[in-house]
Amino acid sequence: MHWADHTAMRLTEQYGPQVIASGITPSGEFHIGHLREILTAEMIHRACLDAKIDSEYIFIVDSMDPLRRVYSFLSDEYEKYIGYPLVNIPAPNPDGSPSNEGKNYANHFLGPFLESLKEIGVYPRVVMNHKTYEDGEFAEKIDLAINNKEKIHEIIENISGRELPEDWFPYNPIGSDGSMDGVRVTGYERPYVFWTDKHGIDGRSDIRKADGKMPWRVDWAARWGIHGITCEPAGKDHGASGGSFDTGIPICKLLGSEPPGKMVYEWIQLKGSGPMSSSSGNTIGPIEALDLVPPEILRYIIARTKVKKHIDFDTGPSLFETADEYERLVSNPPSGEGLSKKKKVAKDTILGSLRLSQVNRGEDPSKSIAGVSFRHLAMLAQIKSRDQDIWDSLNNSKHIDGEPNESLVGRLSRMRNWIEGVHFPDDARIRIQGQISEENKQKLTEQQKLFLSELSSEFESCEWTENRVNELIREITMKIGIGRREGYVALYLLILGTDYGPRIASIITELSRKQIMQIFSKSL
RNA sequence: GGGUCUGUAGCUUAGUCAGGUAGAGCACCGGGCUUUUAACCCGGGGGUCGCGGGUUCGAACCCCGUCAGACCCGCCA
Repeated sequence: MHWADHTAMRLTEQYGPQVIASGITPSGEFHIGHLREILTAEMIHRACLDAKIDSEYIFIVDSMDPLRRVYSFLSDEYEKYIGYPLVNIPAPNPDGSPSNEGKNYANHFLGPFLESLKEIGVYPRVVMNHKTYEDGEFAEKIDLAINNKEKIHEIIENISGRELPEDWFPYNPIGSDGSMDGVRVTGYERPYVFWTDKHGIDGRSDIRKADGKMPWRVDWAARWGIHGITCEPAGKDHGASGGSFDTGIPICKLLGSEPPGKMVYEWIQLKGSGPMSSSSGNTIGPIEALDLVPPEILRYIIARTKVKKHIDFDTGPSLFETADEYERLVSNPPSGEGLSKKKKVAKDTILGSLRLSQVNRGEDPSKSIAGVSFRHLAMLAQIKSRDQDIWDSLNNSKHIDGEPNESLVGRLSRMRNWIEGVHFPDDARIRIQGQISEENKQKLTEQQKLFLSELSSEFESCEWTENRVNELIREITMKIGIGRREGYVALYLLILGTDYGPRIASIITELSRKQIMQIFSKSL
């Protein structure tokens, strides 16, 4: 059974209607690591719906979280905003300076991310956490937390093993300058928390408004209750023993609600360069990824991997493999009756992955495939600059019949982006040689050289079409009595510098006659 | 130091929660395809399931130990 279906099944044994949640702090550029948070939750949500269980998927944006430090992509001017809720900070300009155009920091990073979520078929109910404070929905929990301050203090110290300061308080008010840093609580009288800030100014915060927020570990536990969350997969950072999940569970109960079960997912890493982090700049954004990878493949990468396994995200060679695997599985899905228990499990898991990889829930996966492998398309895209030539070629090779489908058109345009960019794998790149290398020239037999020179003289005036070129290759190899294979090898050595390659006639005719003649004349 | 996860064919991995003689893809090798030599079809070799113990009639799977890697324990998905 697929992990999402399995989780859905477990959830229904425990709760009624489901509220599946994700939560992310918009402190910087979103990256595909965040996509795992989102998709893990969203796939469980879909699995619930598919099992005819009431379910809602919410995406909680931690817009009330304070700016912790001046990240590398921010200018020094942000120093003054440290401790401010992200929603109250101006968005950065491209040069990192704060903008005056009225957009806030949280929305600045959130907007593009929500756009890419649409592209992968994720439509959450977005909850801005500052709104929840503003609307007074936290008030009851804040009151309870303050009245149980000692108990919460104890829970956090016991479970996390870290020591909290003597004057720790489960509510951080915003001071007179807008920052939550250095604000000392001096008293509480519902609904007001009284404080003195770092400038020595006194004030009060209304717990029914966004005048402050609870610290992370308490905030998280409280919101589980407020939104009735039944499942919120957490990154392994929160999942560590003594981490915020472990303290959240008893705190949530203390605040009068039933916590969700613990579920922890592994991180996505960039192949070879470790974990992703918005602040270190080691990221691939969802937009960048969607520029190269079709959305269903991106979903498939997450869907096929067990939640507790880390994913090496790689835009290089393994992307071919994953994409072709997807293509193959969709066009030839596992089937069969009377399988052994294990085979049946494997079959159901794969079918689940394919089902959950669809951009539109419930859509037939066969609509999402292009009918041609990534590898083949990569080859065609490199040797043919006109899309129509590619469709013709694919018709010819019987990959498609007639016009390309929407999926294929999208694949080709992404493929072209990929080829032009830095992520395209070297060994898939076709490089036209200016002339044959000395080393490769040594490899040619006398007959192969004869073949090339005869071909060269025919090329001077022949019809410049794939068919004609192919015919010539056939005719000349026959004429001088060498195997066709040998003829092809000679051409590959000459034009690509390797002894194998894609259909050479396409490459030859894609290049101009002049270019080809130059290679020949320089090499022979 | 404390903790979590991972370790199965050259590579990516399924199977571990409910124990019943290791399954797939890629790559590789061989064959076929008389316009596809990065296409397509067929076939093949390849694994002491990290290591050592234990429980069991039987262990990749359960238990104990051990090694290696990744990560968490201020913030981070």
